Amino acid sequence: MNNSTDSLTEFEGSVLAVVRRLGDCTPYQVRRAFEESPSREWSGSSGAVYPAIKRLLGRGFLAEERSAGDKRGTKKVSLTKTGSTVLVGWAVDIGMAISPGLDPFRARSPEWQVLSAPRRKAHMKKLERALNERIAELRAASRGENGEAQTMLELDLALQQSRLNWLRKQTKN
Amino acid sequence: MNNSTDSLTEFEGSVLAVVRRLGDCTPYQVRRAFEESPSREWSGSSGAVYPAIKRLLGRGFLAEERSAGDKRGTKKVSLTKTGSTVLVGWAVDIGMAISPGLDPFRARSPEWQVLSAPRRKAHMKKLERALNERIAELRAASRGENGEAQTMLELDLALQQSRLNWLRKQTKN
DNA sequence: CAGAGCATGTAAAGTGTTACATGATTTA
DNA sequence: TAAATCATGTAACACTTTACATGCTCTG
Repeated sequence: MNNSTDSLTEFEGSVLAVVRRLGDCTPYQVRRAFEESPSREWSGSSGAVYPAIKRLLGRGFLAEERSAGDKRGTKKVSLTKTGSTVLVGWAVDIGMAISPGLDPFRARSPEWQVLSAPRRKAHMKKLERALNERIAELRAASRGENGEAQTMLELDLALQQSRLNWLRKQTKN
Repeated sequence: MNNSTDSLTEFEGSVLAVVRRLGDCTPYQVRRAFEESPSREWSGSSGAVYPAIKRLLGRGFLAEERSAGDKRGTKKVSLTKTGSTVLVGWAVDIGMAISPGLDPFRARSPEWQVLSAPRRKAHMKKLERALNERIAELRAASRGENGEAQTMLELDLALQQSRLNWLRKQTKN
């Protein structure tokens, strides 16, 4: 497996992407980036991040450099030229990009249809409220950002809005 | 872990949901349902499905019944009353429902911004074409379905369209 | 009757989560 | 100087994938 001709997993690709966005950074910063992301799927646990970075170092996609003057053994990792190329290859994979991914909303939606009418209505109302709150949060966050950070916020926003639109169409019937 | 007070993982919840949708069915049918789903995250491998069903049987969420007259040892599983309750509990979890999940499109999008202008343009064009194709497919599939099967197709459609809209807004700039 | 598909399941390998362990650095 | 945060990492456990293994049933 561990040769450079092999492709990246979603997690490994995401790690490289974080390093690219942050520039030279510590594994700890990568970890924090995952912790702070809204996705609940990856917790950014040290047991996931450190081994992943070790793998990417081993495959030559990342390079490591010890920070002088810090006695914690703090390291900085950076994208190598190979790593950059591989990251681009991962990013331009059309088939993966247009896959729906793991969507907890879509996975649950058919179950809502079979709830009793009053329970369904109550749930839909709760969902709508929660979505509106989240949309407001994302809009506020988006105003404070620009460039690449904004890109992901805008897509998150678009997703939540498409969910809200779908929900409204459902409640009409 | 394995007691009924514990909640379901995304995969286990999805398995129960498949059983609910299909009605009494064989584990093999559950496996096929995952294989046929557009998500690339769960392959529906036997090494995932059979053990998961075993767990759900052990926790009393599914019941098992041997099909008479079939010498393959074909079994049918069905949702128990407890299983139904637990599935509903999983389905109405608002926090999970509005989480963005794992979105390969969103994960890759910031990387597209840093491609060279001609490469970015070419990629965006490819993406747009692929999304349009997928949308056409989903529309066709949606016409052939009704009820619950349509629900997920519509959400998939809404997702792909929100991606397309986002893409078009990007290419304008 | 041969081949495709149905049907069940396990073993090894890889990876993510949780929990633990350690210590340095910054901040109040 | 005490507490919070930075920073690295491992071990046990659980779960998914890949690959393998077995045999039945239907269709041409």
